[in-house]
Amino acid sequence: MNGVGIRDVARLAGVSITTVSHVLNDTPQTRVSAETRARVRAAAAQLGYGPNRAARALRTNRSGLIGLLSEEIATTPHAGRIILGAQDAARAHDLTLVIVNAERESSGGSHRDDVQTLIDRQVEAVLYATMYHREVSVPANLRDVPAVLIDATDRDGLLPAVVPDEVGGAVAAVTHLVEAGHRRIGFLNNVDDVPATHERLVGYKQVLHRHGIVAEDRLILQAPSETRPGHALAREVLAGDDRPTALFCYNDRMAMGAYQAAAELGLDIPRDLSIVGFDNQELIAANLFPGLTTVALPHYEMGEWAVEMLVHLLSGDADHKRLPDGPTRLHCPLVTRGSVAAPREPRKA
Amino acid sequence: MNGVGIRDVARLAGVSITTVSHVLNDTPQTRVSAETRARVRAAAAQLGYGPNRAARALRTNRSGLIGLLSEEIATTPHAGRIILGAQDAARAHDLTLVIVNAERESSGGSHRDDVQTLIDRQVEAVLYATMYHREVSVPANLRDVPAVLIDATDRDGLLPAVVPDEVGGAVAAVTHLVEAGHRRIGFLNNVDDVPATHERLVGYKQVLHRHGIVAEDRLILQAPSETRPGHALAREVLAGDDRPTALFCYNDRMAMGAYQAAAELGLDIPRDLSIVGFDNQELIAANLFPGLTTVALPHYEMGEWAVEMLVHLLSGDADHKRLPDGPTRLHCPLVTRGSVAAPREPRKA
DNA sequence: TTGAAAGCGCTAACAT
DNA sequence: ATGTTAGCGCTTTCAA
Repeated sequence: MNGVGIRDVARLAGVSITTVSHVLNDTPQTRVSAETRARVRAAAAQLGYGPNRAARALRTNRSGLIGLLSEEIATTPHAGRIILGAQDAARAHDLTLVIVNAERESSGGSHRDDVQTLIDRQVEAVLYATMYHREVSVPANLRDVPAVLIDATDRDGLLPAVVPDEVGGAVAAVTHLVEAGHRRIGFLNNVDDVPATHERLVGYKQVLHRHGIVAEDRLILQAPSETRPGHALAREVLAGDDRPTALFCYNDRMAMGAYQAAAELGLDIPRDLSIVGFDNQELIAANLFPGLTTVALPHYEMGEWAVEMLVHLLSGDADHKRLPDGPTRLHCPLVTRGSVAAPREPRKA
Repeated sequence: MNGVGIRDVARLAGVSITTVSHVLNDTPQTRVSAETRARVRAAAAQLGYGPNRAARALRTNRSGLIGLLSEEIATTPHAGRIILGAQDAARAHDLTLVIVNAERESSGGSHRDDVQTLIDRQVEAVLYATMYHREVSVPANLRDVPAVLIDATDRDGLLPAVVPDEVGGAVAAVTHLVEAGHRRIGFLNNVDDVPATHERLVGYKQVLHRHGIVAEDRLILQAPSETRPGHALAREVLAGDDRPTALFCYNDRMAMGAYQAAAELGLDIPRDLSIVGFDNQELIAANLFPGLTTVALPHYEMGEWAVEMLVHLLSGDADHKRLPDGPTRLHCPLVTRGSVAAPREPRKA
């Protein structure tokens, strides 16, 4: 592409190609005079030299590529943030990210071919990212390369993994509500048997307990995590006289349903009802009135973390298998918009 | 990675590495007996041989990489569909897609560095995709490699480009409304000076004209293409007595605002008011009640088209610069959900 | 402190 | 119809 090779630099600098290589790669254990280094650097810069990666890859047997296997990149903006984080981290290590989209697999036959595609493309390692936080059993050929899981945990617990701190996120959300003065806080939870369902509930209860509020079963409802069921649940929990003054929703879609329910019931958000969501789906959260206060998933950070872990693995320091015992949990920050206010009746109506 | 090289295959098949190369690459002008071919193929399969791409790249001076420079991959699901289309097409040609996320640039200094990143990574060609359909002036270094524009046109008109057929999409939307029996159809348009604003208006007028309906200025409103302004516009146009029975919205976010306005006005969708959006943002369109009938942008198809064009360019047939005069326009299909019905008063109230 | 030279795995021009 | 061989541009051992 460029035409200029290491030889051109060597010629211009008046040294051997070996020296150029040493200088440009900061090869350790090689003493080159400061003067020569400068000359080489200048020559390289002047010529706009960049290494031929194929040649380097061939010689070093390192492709400089890492693969990211991502489920359903197409339908979720979340995947985008993971990619972004991975991308940035990869670039910082002069690695190139190769992405492969995988269909969302229902059961076992999980992505063997997609992993193979990556391996065929000679990636040095692979990132395996799922669409939502869950436990997976990874394809067997993933054992052929260093691998890190993103937003997923390995059923066999062998691979390093990074996931959101669901409990912490829920704690942040509900604490925010409690600190605004709410004590009757409903929880519109998901029904799926996934970590988020269980852990967000744990966080919810933890906060209530910490503040001496008894968790009422009546206030904890479950339905599929979609807008419509969220709407139904909200109508239900908002029906009685002693309705909650705030709702913590499993995700932003359910919160969207709650908004609709509130509108139908003539309840003003946040004056009559405060709502906190989860996921921070911009398209929803920012387009609702008022803006939805919600908890953000650390997608960018997980992508970043995973690449760093991969680099670590690749560097060989991995011999000291310093893998933490369980998956690494990353903080889920609260994103404040306009859907939370003090309850109407500060202390009982 | 794999350990098995062309030599191993040659040895197992009892032929020279040349023959293996010829067979496996289907090198033209090379006569190899069917029997030998079979033997080589079998040996390769048996060993699970895959070519070392670095070696091949070094030798052929083709990296097998193509770059996709995408604006704001992170915040829009649209980018995901472009990637997917490009990905699939690339894979079909045994090409690997390298993606680079670019910040959304306001003015001139457009993405020079991002293009350079790709060039440094030795991509053979680059796809340049913008976040929404518009005219750009591409960075100068994009002239150094074959390039194709996605969802954008080149100010200088030199690069092949593929964009959505905005007029056609609007025609499909409004025709759908007219065929449902509507004659008073409002258009909540964008204000930005972008192709979509102008062309969707053209499509809207075209359909009205074709059906002998006079376009009333009163029914054509403009505002920023967000939920809130959409809401305001809808309130405005829905205020009078002879309000429109249907609304064509510039995008799904504005349509979302229109839904809210309808709810406030006690108008049932689609009984009292039909709505068609544009963009098919799943997160919005599928989560509204009723589901929003809207027009889909051909993101996947544009990504696909662009890679095919690139391959064509790369193949050298490009000498016959068979570039169509303007950008290629791809069809925007209507996606029917539940927001359109016949108007309440079939022929005047 | 610097340089000569081998060779990574493959393709393709040129034998045979 | 098949085989020999010369590099592609780089890193790295080894020698000077």
